[in-house]
Amino acid sequence: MKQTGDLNLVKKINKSIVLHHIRTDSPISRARIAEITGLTKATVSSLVNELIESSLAQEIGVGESSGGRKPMMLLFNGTAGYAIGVDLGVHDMLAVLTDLTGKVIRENRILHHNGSVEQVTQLLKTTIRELIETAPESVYGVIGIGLGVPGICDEEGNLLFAPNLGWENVQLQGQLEAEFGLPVVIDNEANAGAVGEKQFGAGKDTANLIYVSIGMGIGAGIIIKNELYRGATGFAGEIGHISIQHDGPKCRCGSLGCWELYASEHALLEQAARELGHEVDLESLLTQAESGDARVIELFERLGYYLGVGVVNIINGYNPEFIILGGRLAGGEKWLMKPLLELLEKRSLPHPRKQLRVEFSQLRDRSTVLGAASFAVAKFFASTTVSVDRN
Amino acid sequence: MKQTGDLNLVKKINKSIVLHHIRTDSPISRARIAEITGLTKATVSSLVNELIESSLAQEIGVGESSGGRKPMMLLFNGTAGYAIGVDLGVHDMLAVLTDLTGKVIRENRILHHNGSVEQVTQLLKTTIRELIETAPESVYGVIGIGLGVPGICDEEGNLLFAPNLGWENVQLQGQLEAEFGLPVVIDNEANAGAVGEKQFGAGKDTANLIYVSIGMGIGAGIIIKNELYRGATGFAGEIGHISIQHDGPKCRCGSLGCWELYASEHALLEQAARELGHEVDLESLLTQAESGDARVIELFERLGYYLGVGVVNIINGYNPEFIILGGRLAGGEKWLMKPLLELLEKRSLPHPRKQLRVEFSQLRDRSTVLGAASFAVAKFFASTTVSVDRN
DNA sequence: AAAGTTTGTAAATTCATTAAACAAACTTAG
DNA sequence: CTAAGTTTGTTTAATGAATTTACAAACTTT
Repeated sequence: MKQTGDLNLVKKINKSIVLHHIRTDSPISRARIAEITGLTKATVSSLVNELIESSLAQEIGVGESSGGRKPMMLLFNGTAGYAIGVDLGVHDMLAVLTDLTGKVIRENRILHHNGSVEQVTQLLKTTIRELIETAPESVYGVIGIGLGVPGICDEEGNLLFAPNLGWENVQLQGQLEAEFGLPVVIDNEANAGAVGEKQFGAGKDTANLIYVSIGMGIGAGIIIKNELYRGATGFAGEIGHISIQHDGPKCRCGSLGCWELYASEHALLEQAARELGHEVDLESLLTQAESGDARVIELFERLGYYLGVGVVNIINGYNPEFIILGGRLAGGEKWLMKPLLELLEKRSLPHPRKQLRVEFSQLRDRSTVLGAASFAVAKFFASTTVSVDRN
Repeated sequence: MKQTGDLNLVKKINKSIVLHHIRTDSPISRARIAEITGLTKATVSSLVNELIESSLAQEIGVGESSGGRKPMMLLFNGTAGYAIGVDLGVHDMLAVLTDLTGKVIRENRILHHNGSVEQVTQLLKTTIRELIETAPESVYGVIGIGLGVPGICDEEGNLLFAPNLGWENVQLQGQLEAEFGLPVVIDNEANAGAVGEKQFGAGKDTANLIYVSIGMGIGAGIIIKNELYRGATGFAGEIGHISIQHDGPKCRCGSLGCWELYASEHALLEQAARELGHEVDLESLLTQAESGDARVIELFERLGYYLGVGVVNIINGYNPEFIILGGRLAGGEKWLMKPLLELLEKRSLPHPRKQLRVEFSQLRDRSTVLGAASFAVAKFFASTTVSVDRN
């Protein structure tokens, strides 16, 4: 029951609008910002000068005149601070140090053997500390840590349940905040991936997108009106457990015929083992398909079919503008895409499909880690300026 | 790129907050509003007096003292204006005149024979005109018309596609606005139903709920953070076309094994015809079940199972706090509920289920019409005060 | 009856935006 | 090359909504 209106709120809103334009439309002049936003030149000038004061914006010299005095061009100062992003996987972690624009300054990939919670968090802390120490000197220093994890989180940053890690109820955010004295944001890897794609990938201009992470299981990050949708208890996007066969085989979630029993990496490997007669891993399947092994290619194609079945469900249930397929299985794009698109053509309602794009991720295994870092940046800006929805 | 902050915005926000408390927590004093909202007594006083000025609030006399001067209690003036709500069905329409609190003043139910678009809209206009003419004298008169329709609408109020009516691309909003010179809001019947349940039904205290309308087909209205979610093109909530059997029978939407092929009224009647050997309608099935006909009861129970299958999908995909089952089939609650709950118990993930309620609608066939009327009221208030999310 | 509470209004202050005016810097037409 | 017109960004005064402080009225409690 908070958030009443006062002059403070007005200023925060406008400052955030101005900063937004400096971040996305730069180089840009004060006059142009005033024109775009509808704010007066005086207001923009005053806010810009405060942003320069606080090192978030900088003047980079005059630009081209359009028939009058030359404008002073403004740039967002991405190096005023740095953020840490981590994608905590089941067998490895990918950690990055980025500047405030999301540019990767340094990257560390470390394997782990999925030991105890203590072992893994210890490794996590070491990795983060290393990156913090390599951060260049800057006005704000390292401003926060973002973490994408393969499990369910509540809005307080507790990791409630991560079946593939074997973790339950780990207060990761609190631990890391205590350790580093920095703001920490933790969220599901699919949510982080969705934000990564929205900020840095193919989803830049899309307000409603769904990122489907196809790994051992299937998860989804849902962005609605430029905002992550988490459901009532942080549990939304358990799309892998939408049943595509109500009397199908039993899933560990209790339900029958869940999508991820048919369309995940786990499903692929199981099927491959059965048909090829021996255990295989994803990498070797990809190699075999690449070398033209018809049996393996057929495995991928069948998976593409099942992917399509679930994607049709997503379309009918959420009607996104853009579906981005990511995760480890995205490497099979070459063989997955055709059967998937064929099925969409046949089975999805014409109206929602018209305005829909379906693509595999271009960021590959970086969607999550970049999204995680951008969580930290977003939290930093939210603490100084109120974030307001814009396009 | 609009919506910058200025004094006007501040006032609209605060006025809307004050009005909100007068609407929901009445009777309430100025001092109490100040206490709850954090606004100063002076500000509240000034805003309340403006609301009284514009007839939206009124003083109803002093209340109980709590150790000092007695407070002047305030009430929302629900009779400052009236709204029209219409639930346009496939074979009938239900139209109501409500006051600004949503209280039904008059109600008309009219059968139609699903004739041409012109015939039905003509009937619609006659019905609405009749209600407008019976509206009591008031400060603002009839402030708008809300309409729930069995089809897909875009955000401009065009009815894009209504398969069961056989309508396509009807500019209903424009037509009605021209006819009556009043603001008109048009939306899907399930969306209207969701809002109806949220405002007047069991969903009053719930920010995230899904209303599932089980009629000839199955539709859903999705409320996220107190706001209707429409998807990218107004097409969200086509939950009836989520496939529960990827290799099942073909649906008219192009896909195979859609939920509504198993769990809709249409599915029930078809199955009944097959098993009983003759055509029946829903009413007679309900009567037969009531009189203990085991074969019919078994039909309902099987439907309950299929309902459950889809509800599990909804839980895993959206994680709502509350699922309300409505529409014509809600009349079968008695036989549907048990198998449905049994299936939920067995098949849904424990974590999201813990915080979940699943119930049949108490508003019965009035969810949609009440929601439609409240669309009109909401639009009216949005034009005078900015609407802000509150609980 | 005196003291303390609560309610609601009034007056003075604060502060971010707007509107209007303006100086500086530049382009272009003749 | 000059005069006129444009564009940029700052300065100054005005606006108006909220806050702070003060206060009177109405009431309860001791």
